[in-house]
Formats: sequence, C-alpha cells, structure tokens
Amino acid sequence: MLKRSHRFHGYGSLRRTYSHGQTVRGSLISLRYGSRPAGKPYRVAVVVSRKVHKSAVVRNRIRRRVYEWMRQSETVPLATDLIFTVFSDQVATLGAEQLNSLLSELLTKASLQVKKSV
RNA sequence: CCAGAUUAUUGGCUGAUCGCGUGGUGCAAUAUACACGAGGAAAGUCCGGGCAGCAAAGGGAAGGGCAGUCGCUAACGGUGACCAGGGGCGACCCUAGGGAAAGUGCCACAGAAACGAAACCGCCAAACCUAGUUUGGCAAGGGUGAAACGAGCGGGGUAAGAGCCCGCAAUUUAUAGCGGUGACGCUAUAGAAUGGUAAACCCUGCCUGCUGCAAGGAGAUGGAUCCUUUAGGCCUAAAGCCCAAAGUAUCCCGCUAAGGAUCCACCGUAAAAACCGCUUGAGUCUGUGAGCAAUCGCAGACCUAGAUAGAUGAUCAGUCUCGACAGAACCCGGCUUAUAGAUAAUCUGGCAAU
RNA sequence: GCGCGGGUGUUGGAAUUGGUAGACAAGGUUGACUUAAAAUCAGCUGCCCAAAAGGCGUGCGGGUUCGAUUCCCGCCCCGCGCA
Repeated sequence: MLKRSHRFHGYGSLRRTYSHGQTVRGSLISLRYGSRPAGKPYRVAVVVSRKVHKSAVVRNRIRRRVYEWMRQSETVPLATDLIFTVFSDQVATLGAEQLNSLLSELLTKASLQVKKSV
C-alpha cells in the first residue's frame, strides 16, 4: 500500500483526471493519466470492476499487487495523476516478471507522451 | 477391521527486511520507537432485535406474518425436549403438524354422474308387437378417471340388492376413570356417517405502525416586521360554539398548537469521504452451580479492526500433513448457502477373535 | 451498504379463478418462381432418438396439488434506484 499522500482523496480530482487526462492501453490494464501542479507528489488509483471477477478477495489481490509494484518502482515522475483500470482477472495470477514488464511498458509509453505534449 | 449415524473442534507455522491502517506517547509534524490489526461463514440480505427519525406511538379497521405441546430467549419464521404421522434392520432422520363437522369456490380431459343428485353396461320384476322394446325397482358388480358418493370382513335378508339389519374390526365425536404441566396415551360407555383441496377465499388463536447508519445529529445563533390560524354559519355586536383547512408518511377515531416569508446583526461559504453516530457489547475466556437440554445464575480475568477511493501486501530463508471456501463498513441473535483436508467424542449394524 | 424489479425455443415477446406450453413477429432452413439473386408464395423449425413411439423441457433444486410458467421455500444470474 502507498502512503496517504500518494493516493486520491475525494471524487473531484478523479473526475478531473478522467475528463482531462490521456489514455494508454495495455493488454490487461489501461492507464489514464494527467499532470498536477509542479512540486506536488504523484497520486495513484487502481480500479477493479466487479465484472473483472466476482470474488472480493481476487479483486483485492489485483489492487494490492499494482499498488505494491508502484511502491517499489522509482521511475514515476513527480506531479502526475495515474488511474490504472484493470479489465482482466489474469492480473491476479500473472507472474511477477510479466506484471513488471506490463506496467513499466505502460509507464514508459505515458511518460514519452507527456514529454511530447509539454 | 468394514459400513454408517449424530455432535463438536480446527482451517499452516517460524524468523528477517521493506511497506500500510488505528491507538496512545509527543508543543507539533509527513519523524522515532511501541501495541493491536478480518471470518466461521465477514457472503446471501432470508428472519428477529438494539439504535435513530417520523410531535407522541394511543384505540379501531384494513393489510401482512405465524400455526402440534411445554419450555428457552431482548426477540424471532430461531432453538431444546417431548407428542402424533411417515422413512430406515438400527443408531437416527423427515414433516407449512390448527379448522374441510361455519360458509363460499374449484375438481380440466374422460365418464351416465365430480358432490346435488343421478344411472351407460348391468341385476331384478311386470307388460307387450317376445333374437327384443317399454315402464318400474336396485346401486352389489363392470367401465371412465388422480378421485365415483365413501366404514372393511362375515352372516342374515330380498324379486334383485344395499349399514337395510346383526356380529367383529377400523375411523371419528362426546362423557367418565387412570397417567402426564400439556400435546397426548390407555381403558370403559354412549353415539355418528364425514370425497379431495385452506402453499384457494376464508374461520379460529397469537404477533404486527413506517422507514432504515446513504437512519440521524452537530456544524446556523439572536431580534424585528408581515402573512396564515381565515372564510362560512349561530349572534345586534363581542366572547363563545359549530364546520372547513394543516400535522399525525394506508384509512377512521382521537390527539396537537403552531407554521411560513422578508429584513437586520452574528456566524462564515453551504453542507461532510473529512466531526459525531463508530465500536465496551444481549461482549470474550476460565472456573463453578441449576436444568434431560436449549439456556440461566455466580466468581475471576481480559479489551480483541473501526477505515472513508477505503488498511493484511512484497521479497528472502526454514519447516510440515504443502494449506479449502473466502475480505469487516452501525452492532448483535439466528437461518441458508460455499468449504481441501485434519482431529475428537458418543452410538448403530456386520465380520473376526476372546 | 440499504431497498426494489425481472429470468419462457436462436431473438423480441404471448399464455392467470392452476387444466394440451410456446400465440404473434423476426431469424434460420427446404421447395416453387428466376439464367442467377432479391422480393413473393408454400412447408418445416425447443432438446434426446436414424425414425416412430416415448421421455425431457418456462434460470437451478425441492415442496403443495390428480395436475405448476402460474402457489410456497431455498439458491444462481441480470438490471434499476437511494448521498
């Protein structure tokens, strides 16, 4: 789990990211991201719908795996909002290396596009 | 040993590093060290209660629910013991288990006829135009159907038959006696003739207001003016009475006296994911007493999630029997459903040995 | 979290005092018409079975009843509302 400052609080900032952010699609997870005012820490949310899997245990596992990967990786730029939307229950049983490659690919795509737009 | 029945318990463990939630420590903090951190079903939301709001939660009706008896419980549609009926060789299991003798409805097709009575084949008698027809009697036999008029067997009886009569047995009602708190059981006596269906309407008895923590509270306090409480009727007028209108979240009775708008001052930005409700509670564990049991009493010890985009994860090492179903969101008591395996206790049947 | 509504052939959708499940429409398919296709007309169309007979079929599993899409109970799935 991430620190409180690296998580979203309330609906307003989430709605802002959804409406103004850009999307990068992966094979199992898609990432929607937006920029924050400079100097503020990054924030992460993970969305796992009930349609992904019925069991709350499996959904919790997916969410915690993504959060844990974000905590351990040091490659995230400052001042960004990230929303991971999972749409497959394979994320729960995926190998650690595959999950690593999947998520880092998403982030590199996203950070490249951010540099272009800025 | 094999095959079962019932009840109960358990639901990987140990260490290290990084990380998260809450608490308290602290002047304070994003810091330091410490403590605690999902379940037996947390699930389904099927019942019941606490708690909260609807002014209060009063009476009646309607509506809804329940249904053997006696208990347990805060309460229940839950549960314990027992009774009756059914199933099993047995341990034991199953049952929406009040009333069809208050009334109404329904019983398709087939069948003569589906509950009020009737008669297709048939049996019997009489008459006649005598291979048969008509009229009358019968309801035992056949046929139809899930069900056929509704008490079986034997005897008598008759033209033929029939509870038409008698004996025995069954059902059921009432009374009496005995046993039981009771449902009920046993015995005796006296009657009765009753198709099924109440998870059809209904009757009887008992229970029941509605909404749900997204309830709700606090955060927003004080003053002035105006409007409605009138209109209408009784009365010369006032007072008073009647009636209408408002609230009581289905209706009636009954009850209630207040409600709204504008402006000024204060508050400070608009109403909360952020504060309270929120976790100490019909609490957990141990011992002991009462009771067949459910359960209750007494004593001691303990505090054991409380979040708000929502805390249990990652990596490494060791170990075993290699780990099922599965994630709290106001809280409890049940029910139902999911659950790899492991363990314990009591009991039944069979085989073998003694 | 709390509260509601629904589930019938391949699809939409009928069928209620409980009495032959699948009306009607779309789709599919066979035949006719055509050089060919479309349109049109006629037939078939839930599943098991070579066919008949028979059996099973209203989300699933039980129950009440002579008989259940319908009444009752327990599950599964889908959808909606409430700040």
